[in-house]
Amino acid sequence: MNTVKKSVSQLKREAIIEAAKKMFKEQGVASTSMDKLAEVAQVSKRTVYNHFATKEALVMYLLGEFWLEAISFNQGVYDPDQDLLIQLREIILTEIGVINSVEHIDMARLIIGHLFYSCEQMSQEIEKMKQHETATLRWIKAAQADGRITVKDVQHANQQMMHLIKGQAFWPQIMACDPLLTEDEKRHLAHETAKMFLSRYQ
Amino acid sequence: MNTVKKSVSQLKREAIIEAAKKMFKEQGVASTSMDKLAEVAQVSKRTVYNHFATKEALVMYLLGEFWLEAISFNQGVYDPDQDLLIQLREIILTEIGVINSVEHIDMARLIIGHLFYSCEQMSQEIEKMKQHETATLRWIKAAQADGRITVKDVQHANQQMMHLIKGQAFWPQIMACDPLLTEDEKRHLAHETAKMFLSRYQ
DNA sequence: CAAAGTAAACTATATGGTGTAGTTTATTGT
DNA sequence: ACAATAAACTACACCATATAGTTTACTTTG
Repeated sequence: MNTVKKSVSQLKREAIIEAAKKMFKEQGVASTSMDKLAEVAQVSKRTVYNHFATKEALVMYLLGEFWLEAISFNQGVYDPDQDLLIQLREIILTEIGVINSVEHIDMARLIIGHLFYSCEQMSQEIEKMKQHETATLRWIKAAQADGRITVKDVQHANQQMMHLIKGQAFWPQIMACDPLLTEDEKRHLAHETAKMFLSRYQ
Repeated sequence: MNTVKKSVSQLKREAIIEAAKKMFKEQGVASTSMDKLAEVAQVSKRTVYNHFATKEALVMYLLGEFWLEAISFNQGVYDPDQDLLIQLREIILTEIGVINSVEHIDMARLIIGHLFYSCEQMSQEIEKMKQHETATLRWIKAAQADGRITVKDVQHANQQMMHLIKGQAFWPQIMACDPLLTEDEKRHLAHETAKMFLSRYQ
């Protein structure tokens, strides 16, 4: 019933947003003209400008949208009684699930494509992203506090882990448009990463 | 003497190339107009077009240029009599030297900025780059053949190492315009990476 | 003098954004 | 149930600006 009730205006707006997501992702913001956008959304150009004052406003709206979709806090808790490999593997797998999701990759591509030459803003966005790589960090700290792993620089160790993950589950998708990982690939990556990490720090 | 003798035409050409390198790197190809380029190079626009038929031709020339500069094959040889950590660290350090050089980062930024939305071409360029990550691979194979490390999937292990390196010596410079690593940072990264690798596979 | 450079105007096209006049849709008072 | 009204949509012309590339008429230089 909620789906039927949408006003025309609401529908148009959604069409615009969908079209923008699609075009911006595929061709980038700069090479997507507002005319083309309106055409894809099957909406008059004027309507686009009725909903979003400028192109930049549309882009900014999308950035906000994507953040909401992409950022799911994952809570992985350290368990002193369970095998380290098993629980780390699980935590990593969840992290991969976030990083390697359509939403996250789409958002990252939008941001990178749009801000590639604006180092300042890009750095900020990257900071934002990094603040969500916190589940693994907490786990490392907990395991460290429990004395089951020995890490000198906790931040650095966490970064190493993230690099191992992103090298396979993020950068190839961002740069070469590689397909998302299959569940098997995710599990394998989680396993290998956990093993490497523990080999070093356990 | 070589520096004095250059013809005016040659000088102009170089000025154009320098300006293009600079502008393309800083603002990207798309946002650098040929007018602006000529202005920066302190050369008339027509002269630019005398040397390069189109903007794309200029870009392509630069891509070639950068490849020549950036690609130095590094030969690191496995030594059966030396400590593994010491020699691996050395090889990694050389690899970092290549990846984290101005030339390599500049080239990568040019390519990525220009081809970000052309997945096909981008993939090709990435392939090219990867074919030069061969020194570490050779070393791993040799050490493996010598029985001093135990790696099931050699390619994958090499990738893991590269991810650890690039996570710190490539992506931050590409994306957030972080400064190049200092010699100390390079050594530290090489050490940490080698340690992690050997912890896992020795 | 011939090759190369220069400034400046010019062409053709694309694009972000606006203005207008007319049409559709939803709401509301009777 | 229905006409009136406001809001939103459409088509389309229009403006200002930008940009790749060309042409021209003139100058510099080896």
